[in-house]
Amino acid sequence: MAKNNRDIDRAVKVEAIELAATTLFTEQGYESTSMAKVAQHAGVATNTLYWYYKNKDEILVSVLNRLVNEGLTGFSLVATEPLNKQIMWLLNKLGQVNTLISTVHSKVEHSAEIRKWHDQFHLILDQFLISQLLTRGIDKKQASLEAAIVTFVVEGLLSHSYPKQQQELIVNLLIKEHLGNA
Amino acid sequence: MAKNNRDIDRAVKVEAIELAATTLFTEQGYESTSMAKVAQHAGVATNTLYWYYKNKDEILVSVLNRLVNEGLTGFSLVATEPLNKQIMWLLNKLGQVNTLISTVHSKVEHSAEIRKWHDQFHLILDQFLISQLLTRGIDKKQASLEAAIVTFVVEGLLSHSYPKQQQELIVNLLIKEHLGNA
DNA sequence: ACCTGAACACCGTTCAAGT
DNA sequence: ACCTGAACACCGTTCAAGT
Repeated sequence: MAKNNRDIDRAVKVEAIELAATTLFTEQGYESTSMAKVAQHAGVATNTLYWYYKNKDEILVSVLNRLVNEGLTGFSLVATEPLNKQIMWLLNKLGQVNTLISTVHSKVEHSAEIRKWHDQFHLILDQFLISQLLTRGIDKKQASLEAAIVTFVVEGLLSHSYPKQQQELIVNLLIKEHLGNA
Repeated sequence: MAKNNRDIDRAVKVEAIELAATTLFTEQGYESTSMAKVAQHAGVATNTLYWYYKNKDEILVSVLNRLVNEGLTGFSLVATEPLNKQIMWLLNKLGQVNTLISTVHSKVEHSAEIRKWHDQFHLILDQFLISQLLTRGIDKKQASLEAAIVTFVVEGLLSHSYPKQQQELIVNLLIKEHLGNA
């Protein structure tokens, strides 16, 4: 991140702030975490946060991008598994941040920052799912619809925190009925 | 609601408050609507709201129950239609309150009031869907899983505000793959 | 029983002033 | 360029006082 020595200090501060925000947002929730708490955790004054970020939403977007990047590096390990295993892995991963997912959905209409992130994330996830379905011989017109259904089921399982066993039954049924084999 | 004359005044006030809250919550969103705005719209002082309700969440629950009751009376008109028509009707109905649905999901973990309402609502919806699936000859063990999938797709279509045409394609595909005919 | 003015603690954000 | 103390407008909620 730091391009040269002059940026190192900045990078360290930003790291401290985003680490604090990530911990607090995921453990206590976004709305329950005040800017004061983030600042205190990062060891700066509250208004210092506004030197690095435009507002609280922008910190949330940074945290989300961090979590996505962390997740992407881990995905390579299951990239060759069958689709239902991949989805179970995704469910487990997203389960750790499911309160943030709800937060994003509830703010998507009122914050342009967050809407932009949300739409982009769904675009990427959608394209990935469609490509997976195409290699499994699904009709191109249908693949787009199936991808949406898979996404909705993943989000539904997360936001209603089903037990892992139930998750697995539903995912397997979904894959079987929609893809035949996978 | 008013059991006798002595309750009439109370019923009128409650009606004014809940009418104001329903309008403001659905049009501007729950978080963007302050207690002061609700009070002003209802023609009372802000703290008067706390005579009738324990807190803001409790007003939200009252509003939700109102909307559900309104919806239920309308449902009788499509009760005999095929399942995909019923779901499209539900989507259209819930689409008018989809910001409130997101609000409920984001508060479900932090508010016992709202969690209670949410769980109860899903229980009722689930039982209804299962009964519909059973009469269409779906295996009992599977019906429960299918009902969950249908619910998740409905919520997904709502929270990502798909255009009606896309909604219809996805619902029809879902019904076809999961129920054969309906 | 019902209603309110005034206050409370907290929130996200801004600004003028410092280095 | 970076950081902060102090203030601002707003929020949900409470309390003592009225009728």
